[in-house]
Amino acid sequence: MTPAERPAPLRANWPQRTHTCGELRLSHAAQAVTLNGWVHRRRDQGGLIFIDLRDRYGITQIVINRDEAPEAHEAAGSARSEYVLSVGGQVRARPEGTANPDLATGDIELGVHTVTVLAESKAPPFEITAETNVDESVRLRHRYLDLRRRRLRELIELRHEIVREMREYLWERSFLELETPTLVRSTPEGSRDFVVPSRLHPGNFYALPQSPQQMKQLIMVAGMDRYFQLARCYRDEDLRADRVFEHTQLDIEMAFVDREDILQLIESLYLQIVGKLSSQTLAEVPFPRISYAEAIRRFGTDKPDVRFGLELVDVAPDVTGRGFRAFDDAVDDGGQVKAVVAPGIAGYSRREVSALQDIVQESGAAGMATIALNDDGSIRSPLGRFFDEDSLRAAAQNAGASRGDLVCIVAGAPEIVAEALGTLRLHLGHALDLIQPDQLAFVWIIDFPLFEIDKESGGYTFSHNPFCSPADDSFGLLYSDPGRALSKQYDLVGNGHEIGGGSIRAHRAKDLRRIYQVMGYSEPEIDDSIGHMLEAFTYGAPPHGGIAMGVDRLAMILGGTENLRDVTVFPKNQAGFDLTLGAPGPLLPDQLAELHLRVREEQEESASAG
RNA sequence: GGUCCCGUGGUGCAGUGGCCUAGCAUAUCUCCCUGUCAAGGAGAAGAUCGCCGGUUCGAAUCCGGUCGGGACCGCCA
Repeated sequence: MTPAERPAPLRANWPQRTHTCGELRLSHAAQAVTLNGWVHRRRDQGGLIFIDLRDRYGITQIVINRDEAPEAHEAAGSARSEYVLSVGGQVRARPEGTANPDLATGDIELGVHTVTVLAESKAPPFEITAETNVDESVRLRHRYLDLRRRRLRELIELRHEIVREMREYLWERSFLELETPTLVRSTPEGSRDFVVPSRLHPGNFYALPQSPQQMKQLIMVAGMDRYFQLARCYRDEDLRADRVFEHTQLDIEMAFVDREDILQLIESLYLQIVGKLSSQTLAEVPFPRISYAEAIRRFGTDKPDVRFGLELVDVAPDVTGRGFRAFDDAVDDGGQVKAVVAPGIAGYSRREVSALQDIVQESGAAGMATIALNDDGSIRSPLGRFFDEDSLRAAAQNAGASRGDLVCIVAGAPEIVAEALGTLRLHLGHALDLIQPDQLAFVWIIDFPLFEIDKESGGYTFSHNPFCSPADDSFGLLYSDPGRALSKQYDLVGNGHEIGGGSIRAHRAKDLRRIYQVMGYSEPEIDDSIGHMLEAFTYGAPPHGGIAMGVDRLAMILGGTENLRDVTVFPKNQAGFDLTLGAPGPLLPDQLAELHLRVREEQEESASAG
């Protein structure tokens, strides 16, 4: 393009900013500047109007004096909260004694001579300036206003910084940032897919990916030995505070690596992110590594919150063989009797103890026995009928209890004991304020079982994903005793949230095929399900593995919030509605026809019953 | 699919059978005010108590249903 053809530069017909509302300091004094921003607060003193002008970067106080700038004063007098203004004036030091130490720009103010109203604003439905809680549905409906608030803006900015660190870290290490399709094929395993009807292929559907799992492995087969992607992943399952339809994961895959390489890579990235972006204290570095079996044994869960103790202890030796059926039967049936020692609540009332019992019963336990070691040294326990006081005291002390503590005992099948006491432990950790809020406790969980028993079919199913490699000494077990095989899966857990997980893959077609055989797939079923992967693996697949790290959850933990929606720009509510844009919505009949779809009216159950 | 909690001016709360002609704070509007910064002062407007039905002489309040929101279980990473 020659200069003659080049269009004239666009120029706004209003005064554009020369600085942001967060950057002016004493060193700018006497400079003529223009600021653009929103009216955060206005203090009208008659002849003198103060406006706190806000943008993303901060707040600057501007001053309009009727004697010095009558036109600007009139414009400022009509401005209201959230009006968008352009103001021109001179930076000056604030008069002696009027500096505001709470503002980064508090040493200066802008003496304004021109005020241009760029946009008016209705009174907002909630106060942008207030910290008070507003109903979340109101905030979601006006998300763009909520995002103007400092707390939310800072969380979103934190998320941006996290992503920036991830990208730069991986770019520096020769990773290729690649995009994979968002319209893929549905697979029946795992979560429910979001599904997109095909216009060109009647009766056929795309699925939105739950993760780019197979594609990133094929990228390894393609020889691009270091890949990452900030991948949107979709799962059509019911929502929770820490679970949403669409989440972002840092998806990584590497060739010619083993477990240690991945763990080191991620741990060093996360140390860097926490060091730069968080004021929280890391509980332990390097991150502890706990085997799956140990996590279940000590915490009752494979995503333990290790910011507090209250570990599970085996009390079976002390409480069985005394004729108390609930305990004896549990052990005879291959179960366990374990306890959690709750500090300082021996004096809990019957009602308070009953609330704890409800918790373990909701987790499937038959009941919960207690031994209270009272402050005066006496014992209170419903087990008194079966045990003398000395053996109860011995059992409690062996469990680690001292005066004032309440020993909570659950008996049953190992999974039920783990689930019940794990839940109880977590509840007590919160209820008894045992968690330091500014602590970050990361822990690697390793040595997962390769298979777990499928609750419905009773057969084996994969515990992580079917491409996970057996541990080095577990390949033989694929043929002799698959239930005991360990895998090369690893999870990273932060403050009790699973924030990432991955594995070294089974890269030889023979091993992958065997894994599917163990899960009960016939040869045709194997070919139908993963034939394309098996074929790819016949053309020289390198040893490879990877990991997927939850970006939303990391932002949530580093930002100190319990709600995933707080770190999402436009989140959906618990029912999956987007209150800002009003999704989902119906399609026009023409659109449906084009997609070869017909909507079936849901039948009234009461009308059709009987 | 299920359990629990919430729904009162724009927003946040109080009010648990008659004292409510619904109270408070804040926001909003008008006026005053030249050093404020959660500005201050004076005044005003704003709510059929989510909706429908029932009990009662009388319902914001009790009961049933329904809608909306949240937390959790199932499910799921």
